[in-house]
Amino acid sequence: MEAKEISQAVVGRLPRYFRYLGELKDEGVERISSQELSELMKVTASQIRQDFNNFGGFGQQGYGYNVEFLYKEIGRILGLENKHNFIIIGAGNLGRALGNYMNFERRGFIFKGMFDKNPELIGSDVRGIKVMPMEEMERFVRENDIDIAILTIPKTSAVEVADRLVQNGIRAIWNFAHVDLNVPDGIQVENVHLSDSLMKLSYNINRYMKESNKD
Amino acid sequence: MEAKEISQAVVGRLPRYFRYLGELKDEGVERISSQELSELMKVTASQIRQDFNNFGGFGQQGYGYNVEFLYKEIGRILGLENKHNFIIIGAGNLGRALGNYMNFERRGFIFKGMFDKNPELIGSDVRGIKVMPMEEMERFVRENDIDIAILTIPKTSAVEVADRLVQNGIRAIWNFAHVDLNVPDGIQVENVHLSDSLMKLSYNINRYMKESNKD
DNA sequence: TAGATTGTTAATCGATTAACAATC
DNA sequence: TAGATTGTTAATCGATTAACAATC
Repeated sequence: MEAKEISQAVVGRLPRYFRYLGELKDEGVERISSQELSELMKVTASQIRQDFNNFGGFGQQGYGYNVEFLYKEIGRILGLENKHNFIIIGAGNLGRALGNYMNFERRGFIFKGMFDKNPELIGSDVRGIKVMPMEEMERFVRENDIDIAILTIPKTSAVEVADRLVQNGIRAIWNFAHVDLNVPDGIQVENVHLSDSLMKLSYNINRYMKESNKD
Repeated sequence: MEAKEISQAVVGRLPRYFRYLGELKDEGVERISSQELSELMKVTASQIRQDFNNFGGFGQQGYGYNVEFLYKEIGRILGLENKHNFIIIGAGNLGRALGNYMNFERRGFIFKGMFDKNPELIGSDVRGIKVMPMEEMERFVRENDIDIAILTIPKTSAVEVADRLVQNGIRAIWNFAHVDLNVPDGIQVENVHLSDSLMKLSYNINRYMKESNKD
């Protein structure tokens, strides 16, 4: 199955399709054409059909796509029917915010542990999960079938912690530290660099202000 | 100045350059060639030179780029020398995490106010900023020269709140709600869809596991 | 001056869009 | 069957990479 390599450009669009189809499903919409979906999502119908056809033919000529079927298929493609245990490293504000976010469980991501080096935070509680000291991280990862680690620690320690996680069999890192991690092939890293995102916003604000000041 | 339109692909890389150059500067590195930077950042030297040349010639043949100069120039291009007042809508875990994040001030983003509809949160304090009720948002935006609103509220209310912000002169929205906002031309929106990001990670984990199970 | 490295043009690659035959 | 809309091939567009003349 899924022989050819799918470009990350396509993968990056799948969650948005999934979101829109979920909403349509909840509204009771049964079928939708690429044309209708294109108007809703403000992308071309061509792109929608090309994207879906990377994974097989989900539609039917003359009919369009069945919303519920397509929703489920995209969920399956995204791997959301699988369960993945995760831990959070860094029990600061951001770490606790993510730990409290219930929707991840709905997608098969199961919150198993939380770690911090600050003794004052150790033993405190986030949704029933007690914060543990960093020294216990390796053992915990090995013994609890942990696939994903969420890094919400300062960049100074992120690289070293990532190495330790990799050595203990982590499969993926969701990295909120402002640093690029260097991991072996086959370990997935998804970066959320919030300050980069804010700088992009800054660029666009300032560019726009400059442009409207012209002529 | 800056006549031609810069693609968002280029803009999206600027913060990363800025980060690396800042680190080089802090390490006392004085000059760097596109070749050296390319090895460090794992992108092509060609791309680096093309990217910089979108904004003018910052280097010198036979020498390379002056790190401190280039760092400052990119900061200027990103608009980081300008001040922008921001407010946070939604005083939940994520909103408070962002409010507590000091580094934004360093980049010219100034935390001015925080709003929530939950009466229990109103009056509570994040870094000296008191949480105000939603009803005061419009007036506050108008009277305090607020450029940016950070939305950390559920998707059900995000669209309506965004409209109210736009009507009261907001320039940009940093949107953490899992919904696409529809704003007029000239209002900048930068989305941080965390669950989309996690689904991408999910796709890549599962694809990798499938592939290594093959043959 | 000779060597190094940029700035920039040209070539390539990949992603997006358009078009249309296949088919429900 | 006729109409609609997909699946897919071909055309276009834009972004990346390669090459090299300009120049410090």
